[in-house]
Amino acid sequence: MARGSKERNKAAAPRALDVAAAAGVSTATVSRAFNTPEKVAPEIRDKILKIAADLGWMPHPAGAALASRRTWLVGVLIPTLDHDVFASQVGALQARLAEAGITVLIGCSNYDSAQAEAQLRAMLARGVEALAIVGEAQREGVFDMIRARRVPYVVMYSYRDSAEHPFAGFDNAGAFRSVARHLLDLGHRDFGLIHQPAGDNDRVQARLDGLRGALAENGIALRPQHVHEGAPSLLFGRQGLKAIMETSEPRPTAIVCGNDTLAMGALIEARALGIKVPDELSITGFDDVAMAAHMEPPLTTMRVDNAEIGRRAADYLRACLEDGAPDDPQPVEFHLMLRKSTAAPRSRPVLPDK
Amino acid sequence: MARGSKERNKAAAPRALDVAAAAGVSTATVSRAFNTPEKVAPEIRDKILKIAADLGWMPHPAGAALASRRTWLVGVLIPTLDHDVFASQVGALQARLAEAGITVLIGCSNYDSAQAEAQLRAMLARGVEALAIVGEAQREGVFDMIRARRVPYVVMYSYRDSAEHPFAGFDNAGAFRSVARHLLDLGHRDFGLIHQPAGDNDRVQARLDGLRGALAENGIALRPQHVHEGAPSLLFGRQGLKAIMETSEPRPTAIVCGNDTLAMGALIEARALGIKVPDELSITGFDDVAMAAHMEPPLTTMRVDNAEIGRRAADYLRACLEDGAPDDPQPVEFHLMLRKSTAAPRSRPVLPDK
DNA sequence: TTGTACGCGTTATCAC
DNA sequence: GTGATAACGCGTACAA
Repeated sequence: MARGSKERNKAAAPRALDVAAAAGVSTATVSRAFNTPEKVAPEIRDKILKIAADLGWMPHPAGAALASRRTWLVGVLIPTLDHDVFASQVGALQARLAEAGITVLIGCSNYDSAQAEAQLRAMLARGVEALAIVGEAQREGVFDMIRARRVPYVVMYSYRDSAEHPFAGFDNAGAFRSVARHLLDLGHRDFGLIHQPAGDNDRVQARLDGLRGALAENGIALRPQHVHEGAPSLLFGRQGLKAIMETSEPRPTAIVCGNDTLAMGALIEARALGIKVPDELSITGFDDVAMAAHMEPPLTTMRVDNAEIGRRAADYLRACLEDGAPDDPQPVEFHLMLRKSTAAPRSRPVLPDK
Repeated sequence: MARGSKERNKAAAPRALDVAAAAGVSTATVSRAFNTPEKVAPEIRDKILKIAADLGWMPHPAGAALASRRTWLVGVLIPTLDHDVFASQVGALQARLAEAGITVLIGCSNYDSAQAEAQLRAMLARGVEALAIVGEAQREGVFDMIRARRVPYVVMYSYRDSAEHPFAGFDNAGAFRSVARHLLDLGHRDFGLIHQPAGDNDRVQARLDGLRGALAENGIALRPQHVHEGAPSLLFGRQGLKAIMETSEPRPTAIVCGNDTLAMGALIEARALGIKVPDELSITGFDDVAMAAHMEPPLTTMRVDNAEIGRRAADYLRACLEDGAPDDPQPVEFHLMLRKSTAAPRSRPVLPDK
């Protein structure tokens, strides 16, 4: 006896065979009633659907996956959900894939490549049909593992014009170059930089490269004492600005921040120090979070449509699953939001006497 | 011929049988080498693992799920990832479940009960073993559907002391009661309210009930013209405050906001209107986002540890899967962060002449 | 410790 | 339009 040899108290879950028996049809027809309803006579279909509903039956996913070789699962691997940027990307990706009947598996690496690899293995072991991964700085062999399984994937958030991976993102270096040029055009020559950790983070590295490159073109280099790397928090933004302003002169007249949170921290600290923004000091952010436009003064920052990144990644993966070999996604545009935290330098920032 | 009858150009994926043949063992031993390695002789195990790695084999999830009746999948259904609150909950839930080898499926309803139901069906159809759902205001039959499948679940974010569902969250009504009492204790008697949409949202409804209840105990009612419901955005916070302040006297001396975003908007608008906070007007938020403490003045708000909510939900579901019938999660504490945006009312807010 | 043999529940193929 | 039947790939009692 296959099931219930020890008479169970919990009734066994119904199977397609039970529905078929009750409807007086074969399991094949039950399956068709659910998957290709147009190929089943309307009366029979309705009867099957009703009986299935009564019995509380739906196709068992494992059986269906085994026979059809489809799981309708796609994995997305991100550093953390605690940043709006990634949350937006995942949200949009999920919405777009849901339209195609695909469900999203989520994994967070917490910026740890070992966790990233573990999450990835778990996803492959759950049968994901495709993957979206933030960042290309992964452990050696990670992409080989994905390719070996012939799972289509896309690298999200980053963007390079390269055949190495398909990318759905924007040009981080270009975006920061654009910030730098805005400040250079205003006449700034002494820069400070407050940024989030760059190790293992190709996006941040690209941004720094873009900034340094644009400055170098003008014969300008960042002084080490004017560069602070740390947690992407409001608090570190404050600390970073304070440390820079306490260095000996010449003090920078422009502070570039790795994201808006740091920039808002810097703005708050500038006010606390009595430094006038933008007259004495220009400050730029990155991301254009909701609060940025409402700061005092409103923050000049870079807007990137993260939801669009998620959508493009989703569309690309859908195309992979449906067509086979789609074109790589186009890079997402970025827009410098010129507001009141940047201006031509009028005077050097002065600290009040202690 | 089972496979490759039409000679395929793409080599077929390796199966356990291939690994077994290469290692000179049976498929049973291959399976054991992966699932219960301690029951396989070390040399043989290592040999199998090496061959599997070389061949790029890992157990096919559908076959494994079918035979073991385990998918190691848990679903989480939230309104949106665009709010830190839910993103934090999901992030912590995912981290905690990953420790147990469980992968998380995510679905967003966008505050739409039809989408919620569709997402839920999809998750059940993918074989989730348990579910975490934000909010108990779901379509009729949703919870019946879950129970019919005997899938353990927990309602996240909300909390009621009720046998109807297991809850992992906090007492929304109590939290708002606490905000109201703080303002009442300061001497406020005229209140305004700016809040996010309450329809279909049991958390918001509970909060409003808590507020109105605490006021009613003191014989106070909210005037309709002092209540504004709309998008949970900075902008609506500004608009709401402006509308309230433009009503005829007596104007409220305290504004309760449904979340920090609205409260920060209100704070910004108050500054724009020349209304002194907290001397003329007290403003409260909810959530204690990072920016709240750095506003001018720092925002009095309610802190809830959303990551802890996610963790408790995860622990409860793990216990369901492992033990069977754990105790319901304890409610998460909330803490009123007393800062500078609230004070005893000194004078009524005055609008400058237009 | 290892192998044998069977069941897991569905879908796809091919007749009819 | 429908039914019979053979995969699908693995886990696991049971036997050895």
